[in-house]
Amino acid sequence: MSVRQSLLAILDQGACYGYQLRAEFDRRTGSTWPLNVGQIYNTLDRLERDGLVAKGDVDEQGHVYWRITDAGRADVAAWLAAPVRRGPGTRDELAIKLAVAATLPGVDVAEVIGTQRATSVATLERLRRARGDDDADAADLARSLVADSMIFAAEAEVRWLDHTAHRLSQHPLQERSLPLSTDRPRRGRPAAASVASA
Amino acid sequence: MSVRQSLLAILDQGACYGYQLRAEFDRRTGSTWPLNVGQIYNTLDRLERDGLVAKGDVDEQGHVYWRITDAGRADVAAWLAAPVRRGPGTRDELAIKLAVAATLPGVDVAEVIGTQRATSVATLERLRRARGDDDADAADLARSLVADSMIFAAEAEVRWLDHTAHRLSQHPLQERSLPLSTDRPRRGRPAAASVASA
DNA sequence: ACAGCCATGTAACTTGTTACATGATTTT
DNA sequence: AAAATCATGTAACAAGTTACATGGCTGT
Repeated sequence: MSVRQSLLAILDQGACYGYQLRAEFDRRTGSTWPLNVGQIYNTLDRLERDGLVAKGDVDEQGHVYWRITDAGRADVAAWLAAPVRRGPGTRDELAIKLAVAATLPGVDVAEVIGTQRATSVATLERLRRARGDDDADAADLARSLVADSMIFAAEAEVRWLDHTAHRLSQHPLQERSLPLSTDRPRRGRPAAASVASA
Repeated sequence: MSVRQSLLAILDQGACYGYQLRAEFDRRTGSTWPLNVGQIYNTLDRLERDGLVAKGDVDEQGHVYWRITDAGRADVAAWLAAPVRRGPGTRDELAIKLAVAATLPGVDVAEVIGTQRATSVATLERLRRARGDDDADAADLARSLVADSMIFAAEAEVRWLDHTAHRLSQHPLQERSLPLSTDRPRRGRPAAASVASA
């Protein structure tokens, strides 16, 4: 929803045409996440479908301007007022992967973590190099803001990897493996006491 | 891709039927992220379409077992060998939102950050309460592993919010606002020097 | 009998994303 | 003239997600 909501929020400042929206999004996010132009028009169509924007005037140069509707403005206000929820719906790819990998008997989890750690540290260093100094103008402020977000997240990732590696090293492999249930769920309600345990 | 890959990795341990796969996924991820049963069958169909799994035997009880293919095994191995990349493709909803909000003139960014911070701190506390002690059996180990991941991420989020609030407070609003370009991109290549700057 | 879980499946939908087609304009 | 950029759009697809339909089985 972030692209959709961002474009809508930008349109709240004034009518724009598609190509211009991409430039605005790029600038405001410090060109951190490249946005395919086609996605803009796609998203605009969907926003129009949902009644949040409307196709407006056409420039003498052929620019198709889109304007936000009242419903769209309300949507932007709600978006800004509501916090981003990191609830059950937000899955962390790395956490899932390691949790699953840790329960896979034949897998060397330490190696998986090691490889990941090396990559994450490299990413972190690249981010720190890429991030300029604190004194920045408005455009670079947005960029460094986003860069900081990724740096903080990468730091937490490395810390978690170390923490996890340490915890897993303290638990023997046998206890770690969760084999497929030998007594699998049966059709219908399960009996009060499972009998067929291997 | 995480659900898809996880199911495939579980199938690498042995044939399963759909409902069982959900139970396995739930257990291995500590029931952190609820998985709609329908999604299992959906994902299995797509994995079959891609030649990574095959519909196997049917139980005397009607259970439809799925088995992994050689291509599927290769896919799992590649998944485990390759680190999770947090590159340009991975968008952070919160970072995007704040970056955009910070460039919206009429918006009180401090308030947005404040609301977010309160929510994030509450989430963090809830996670810490929910997370049991370190001594846990195999099933709880997976749960606390994932819980730790979310705790570390939430901590980083709060730190970033504070960091960002501090940085933004040091920059006056005028410098922060990035108004829509008055000289908008024209059709064709732009002139060497823009003349029409407001 | 009925409620409730086990189990499979289908249909529809969301956002995100890419590849491609098309043409105008402008710089080189 | 050619290359590059500006600009709009379309078609297709991926992964995730949900709601629903349909039975079977079991405990009360």
